[in-house]
Amino acid sequence: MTNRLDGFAALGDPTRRAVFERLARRPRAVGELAAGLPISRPAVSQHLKVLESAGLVTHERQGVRRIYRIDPSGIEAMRSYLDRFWDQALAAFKRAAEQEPS
Amino acid sequence: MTNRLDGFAALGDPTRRAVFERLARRPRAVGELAAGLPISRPAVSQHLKVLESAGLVTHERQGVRRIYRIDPSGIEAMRSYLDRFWDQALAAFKRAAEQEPS
DNA sequence: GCCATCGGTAAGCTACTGCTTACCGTAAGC
DNA sequence: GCTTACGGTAAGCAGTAGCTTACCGATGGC
Repeated sequence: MTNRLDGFAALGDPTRRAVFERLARRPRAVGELAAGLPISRPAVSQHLKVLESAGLVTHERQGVRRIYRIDPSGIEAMRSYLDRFWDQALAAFKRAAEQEPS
Repeated sequence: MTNRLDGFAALGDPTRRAVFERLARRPRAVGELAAGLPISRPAVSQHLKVLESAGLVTHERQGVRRIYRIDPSGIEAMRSYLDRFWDQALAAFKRAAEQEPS
């Protein structure tokens, strides 16, 4: 787990977003994920590593398998980051709109 | 403006996040932004282009200057994307925790 | 114990990203 | 009209990201 904001870079990649969204539907093993995606299993492994270090997924051993699932903590970090700017953005935008009835 | 989810890739870069956060404090011209950052003005221009196409900032001409400011619409798109998974993530996590009192 | 399955890691290649310098168009002051 | 300030775009370069194939360790069934 590195920086909490690495979630943005992690979800910036479309393939990684696809992995993330599939895990959101239900937890899966690595091979199962790879079977439903147009990339190789090692590629999926690498994506999972990035997602995990961003706190977006976790895994749990189940025999010889690794079951990956969504981790709320990374999502929460990104949500609160965006919320921090949300109010400022709205206020600043409103202010600008009023200044220019144009 | 391309995909609404490009905001993740846009904010994935630390420099771009710095630009974004500075604009959140107050709207600025390009040169002013560049003066406060360790990169050249063209680099800032390129980052602004990415941020703008992700719907995260807008600009407005003011004489020969371009004043850039935060745009709520891109932020909103990212927020709603994350919110879509937030409840599922919490529910799935809770379910998993109950299944394994370990 | 052996073998098969699962999945993480290494090595290597291509493509893209972020940066720089150089250049050019445009608005405003005199 | 000239000149100056501002900033977007082009070209080019180094570093990184994402993918592949090949390999290896580890778990579980027989």
